[in-house]
Amino acid sequence: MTDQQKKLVEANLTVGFVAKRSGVKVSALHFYETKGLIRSWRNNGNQRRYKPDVLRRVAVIKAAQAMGITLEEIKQTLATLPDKRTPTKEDWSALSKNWQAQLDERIAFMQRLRDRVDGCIGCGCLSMTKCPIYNKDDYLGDTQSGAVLLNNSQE
Amino acid sequence: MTDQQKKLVEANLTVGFVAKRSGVKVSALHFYETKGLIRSWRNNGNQRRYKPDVLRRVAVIKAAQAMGITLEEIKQTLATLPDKRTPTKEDWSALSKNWQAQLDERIAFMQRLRDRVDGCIGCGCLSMTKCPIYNKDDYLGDTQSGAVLLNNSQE
DNA sequence: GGTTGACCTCAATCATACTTGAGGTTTTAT
DNA sequence: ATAAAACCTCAAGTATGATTGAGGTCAACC
Repeated sequence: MTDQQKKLVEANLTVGFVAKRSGVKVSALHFYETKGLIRSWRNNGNQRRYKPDVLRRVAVIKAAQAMGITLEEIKQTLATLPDKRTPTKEDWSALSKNWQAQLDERIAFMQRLRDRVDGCIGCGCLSMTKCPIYNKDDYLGDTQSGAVLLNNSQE
Repeated sequence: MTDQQKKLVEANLTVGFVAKRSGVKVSALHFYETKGLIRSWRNNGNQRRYKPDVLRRVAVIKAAQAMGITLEEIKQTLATLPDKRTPTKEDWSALSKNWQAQLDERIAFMQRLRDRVDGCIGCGCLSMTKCPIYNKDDYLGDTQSGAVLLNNSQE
């Protein structure tokens, strides 16, 4: 068993170790803690110690961020994990499904967007009086003030 | 012809009109101008006036932002538009293709990410000694320090 | 010709997501 | 036992993408 594996099994991870292993800086771990995304306890000398599952949490945080999800939203979702016990396979699985659904939505949004970009921005209608970009009337109805390309999806 | 259409054809758009039509605030238009994303000239009273194609530019800016592209990158791409003449259908079309390619990349990235999330975060390997999240060795090679889930794509 | 709305500049503020640095303590290794 | 490495807190700084407000000017309408 390597030193690192020993550390993992002994299950009292230092902030430096977690930082290296998860690929985020110590300062980011502090930051996530102040924001309530991860937790630690302190040893006698006031230094942070982590349970190994913090690594999974950080991996999830990074994956979610790469999907364009804000820390606040991530916090909300992580809050659905059990508080008292270490999350199980099923807990993480449920969470994963949640992310997947969001990702599917985002992908669909992007695809709609791509089609829209193709159909509208790439179109030839620079004629001022016909292009939906310039003319709200045949595009978004009269409640809006025109050329609002995106607001009928999420965001 | 409506008043708005008249305004468009006369082609001296005020900042307020552009704001309403494009769905962004006047302050955002000022901001885009300081960042070099749009342009205006001034009338005798020092007020901004815009050419109608600014509406298309703003629509493009918003669409690109929704794709997750930064203003800086958008600026770079808009810079490929002709400087002297009003952009033609072909100019916008080329730009659109550029966005489309980026969007396709991002969608692909998201899909890879979703698969990864599914396969890894949702997996059952909480065993510390086997999971790629906890164990770099069989996952990313030895140059990195493990659990870096995403860095082998863009970003 | 005056009032109202639209416009001007510039500095400050906001939100998100962190990083950096100062000044000091703890842990680890020799 | 001591020096280096790692850790601590807290305030300030950075970047992006804007918004808000103060103080003042310009334009449109009656």
